[in-house]
Amino acid sequence: MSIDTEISEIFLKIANSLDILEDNPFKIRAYRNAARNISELTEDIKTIAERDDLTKIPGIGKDLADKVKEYITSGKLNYYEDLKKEIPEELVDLLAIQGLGPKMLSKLFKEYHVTNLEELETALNGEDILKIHGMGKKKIEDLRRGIVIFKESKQRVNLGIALPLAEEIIREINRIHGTEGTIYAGSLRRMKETVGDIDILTIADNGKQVIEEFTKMSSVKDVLASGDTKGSIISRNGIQVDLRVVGPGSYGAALQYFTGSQAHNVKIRTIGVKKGLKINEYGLFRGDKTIAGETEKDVYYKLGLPLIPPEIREDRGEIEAAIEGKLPNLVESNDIKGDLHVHTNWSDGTSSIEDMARKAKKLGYEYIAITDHSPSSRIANGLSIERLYEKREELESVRKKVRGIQILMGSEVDILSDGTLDYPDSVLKDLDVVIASVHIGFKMERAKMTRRIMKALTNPFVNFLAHPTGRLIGERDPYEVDLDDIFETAKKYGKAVEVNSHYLRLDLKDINVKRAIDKGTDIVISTDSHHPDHLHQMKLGVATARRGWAEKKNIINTKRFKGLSNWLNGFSS
DNA sequence: GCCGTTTTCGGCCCGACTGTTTTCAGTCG
Repeated sequence: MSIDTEISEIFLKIANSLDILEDNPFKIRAYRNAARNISELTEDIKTIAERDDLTKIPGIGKDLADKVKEYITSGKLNYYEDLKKEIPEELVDLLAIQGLGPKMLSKLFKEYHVTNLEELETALNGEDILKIHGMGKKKIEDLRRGIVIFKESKQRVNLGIALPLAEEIIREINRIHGTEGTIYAGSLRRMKETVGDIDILTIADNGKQVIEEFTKMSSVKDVLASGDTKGSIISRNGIQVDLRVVGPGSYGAALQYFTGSQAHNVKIRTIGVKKGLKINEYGLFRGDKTIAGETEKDVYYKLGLPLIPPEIREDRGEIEAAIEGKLPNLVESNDIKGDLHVHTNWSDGTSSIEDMARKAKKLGYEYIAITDHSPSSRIANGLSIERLYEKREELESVRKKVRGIQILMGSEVDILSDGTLDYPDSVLKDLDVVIASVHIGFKMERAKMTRRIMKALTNPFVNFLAHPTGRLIGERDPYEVDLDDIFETAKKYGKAVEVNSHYLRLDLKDINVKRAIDKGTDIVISTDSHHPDHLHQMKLGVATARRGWAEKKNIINTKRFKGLSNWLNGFSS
């Protein structure tokens, strides 16, 4: 775990502990804010501390800066060590149980000496638990159900899984009489790499009835709440889905509100308050008078702001940029002119060169690069030099059959442990596109891994670095590497770094995209497809790039073929 | 505990749903 993550998690635990101790709510929020801002830093926190710039991080004042310094130098935080003596860590973790908040947990701790999950379950089975103010039979049942979900440790769901599921549920909701404009909101609309639940918004004037039918849909396993405007269910695949029903006049305000993020909305509301306006999910109001609500654009506009794209509503400077008229003009899916990272049945893909090329053409692309693995990737059936040249022959015959799209001969070449590449330069020079990537030797120490990749980037035939950190979301941590050095080397030698669109990778991730762009490093968004249907995943990569504030000009494969060709050959265009 | 074209002190976003409430507190997003 990186030190940023460690500090961020400790601040969160402090916030939760203080919550149970019923400390000042704004102090608690300060800790949560600081935790979030630290987890989203695009620069190493140690470097920031060395420059004595910690208080320049939003939400970090003198006190928290001192705490960060203490943790960096000593590896622990005395304040938190003391807090743990007062409130057991295991107890604080129980806040993740649905329906169990700080107030009730505090009572259970003080009056029933509950300090962990086992003791909580015992207490719930006891007779006198009902004596606690606010505890009834229904509440006990709710908590038991919450514990079951907690034990299944409800994982966050990958974007690539949640998105098609949300689309399916939306189709189901659209079949309910009287609904229109059904759309997903929340972190899904912001295209976060993982989502905790699925938020859906629909327009209807018979809210109660719509919610009732929603809770009876075939995909529902469990109903958590069902009211006049809001319903909440657990779907059969274990994902929580919340539906909100609003009238047409409130659609924009509700969409803005339910899209979040929470931090973004808090700041937006503060702007409203300063202008004497009130903003909630029903609209923007001056006194009793409605000023906006029908469209999201209007809500922002009446606050004196341009429409801010959902993907960057994370309170990472987008509101300040909007005020100054400096919002980025984010790259769009339509800007993408081709896919530069695609596998076929020559290595570990499932389809032929022709199938992949035809699908790419159907998507309207100008070019596609066929980039199978190199020999070291044995499991992936990497191509020997002989097979590489055989493949080239097939590719050339496909070029004659499939017209109207440029089919580029490429390879995803392994970076070996010493930083050399898996084919000799004499072979690399014959390829149109050379991708360098790490598939073996993940456990290398940071400095060595950084040197290894930097060396590969100095090879004159390499065009870009694929999945630069090697992470698999929820499965494998990124390898240790100094990304700033990688980005600087890439820029110096005219190479790009990839945003890999595979839903498990999304690598680079959003904040690292921003980091690369801030350094002026070019980016390629590609799919790493192993089947024609995977080419559609480009939208996930584009969304990730958008979350990293990427503009069309930052993305190499928004170039037309001629421009791309110049870039591949080392000419600036 | 942070922060300042209201402020170095006094603010700090807003509403729905639920259960145990008899007028509301707790939880959630």
